[in-house]
Amino acid sequence: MPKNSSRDKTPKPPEYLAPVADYFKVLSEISRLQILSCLREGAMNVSEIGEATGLGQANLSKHLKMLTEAEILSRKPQGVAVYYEIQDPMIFELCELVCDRLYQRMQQKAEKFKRLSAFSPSAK
Amino acid sequence: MPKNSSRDKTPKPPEYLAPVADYFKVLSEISRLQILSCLREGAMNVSEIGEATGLGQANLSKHLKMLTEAEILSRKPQGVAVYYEIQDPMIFELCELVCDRLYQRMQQKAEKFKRLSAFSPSAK
DNA sequence: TTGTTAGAATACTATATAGTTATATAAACT
DNA sequence: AGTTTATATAACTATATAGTATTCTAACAA
Repeated sequence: MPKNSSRDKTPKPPEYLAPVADYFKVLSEISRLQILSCLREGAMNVSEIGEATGLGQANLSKHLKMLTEAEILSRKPQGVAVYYEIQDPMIFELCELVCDRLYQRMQQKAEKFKRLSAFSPSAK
Repeated sequence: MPKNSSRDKTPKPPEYLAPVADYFKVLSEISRLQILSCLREGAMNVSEIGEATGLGQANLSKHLKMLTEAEILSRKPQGVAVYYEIQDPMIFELCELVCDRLYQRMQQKAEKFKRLSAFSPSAK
């Protein structure tokens, strides 16, 4: 019997949280979001992604590796070029949830400002 | 008229991606996920969260500030203590989406291993 | 007032990582 | 074979940040 049975605060072994944190970490950089944003429209090779995003070649290559290892992108060599494409569209669900919420908040703040601003047109 | 009208690659001004990246960044650390995990069951004060997570006081305080500024937690001082609670439960949607997907992947890999392993019990 | 306690803020260290430069690999073509 | 082109890798720098030790502030009690 486990010793902390009296009042289990569920000490939450954080190891189980690490994969989740790592996943969010992949999505937490502008450059990688740029790449994903590009690839929404379909597969692109590295040069094309580089042009579209303005990222340096080596830097881009590293980001693509990260995204591929996170199984967000898939890697398809075609001759001398390498095409990348979205492997798991769930990321767009995540991004949309966040975007929508951020938008809602901004709107709420605008509303509040309008209602409370000292120089507002006094809700005529 | 914008100059790049001929073939608009939508150069994606990355400024619009920054708030999204920042939001994911808040969720990309184990300690902060631990805190959120604790608070699923309801409001707690800082000392309680500290006990439950094992995080140091100053460190915890910083994380709580980040989570509050991201409008994920709300802060309620009560006398000398300060209670924090989930303000935006959307984070749990996000975490669940990610968790479920990671679980699916692990299962798929296990399946694949079972089918392809050289020493498998040959699907008797 | 003084003391105590809870939490926040500051200063610092150590680590991780984004970006860059330079080099390596590997495919296609001469 | 050698040459060019596309991508990857290695080495390095600079910045960001998690964690910690310390100090500060504010609420309550004696």
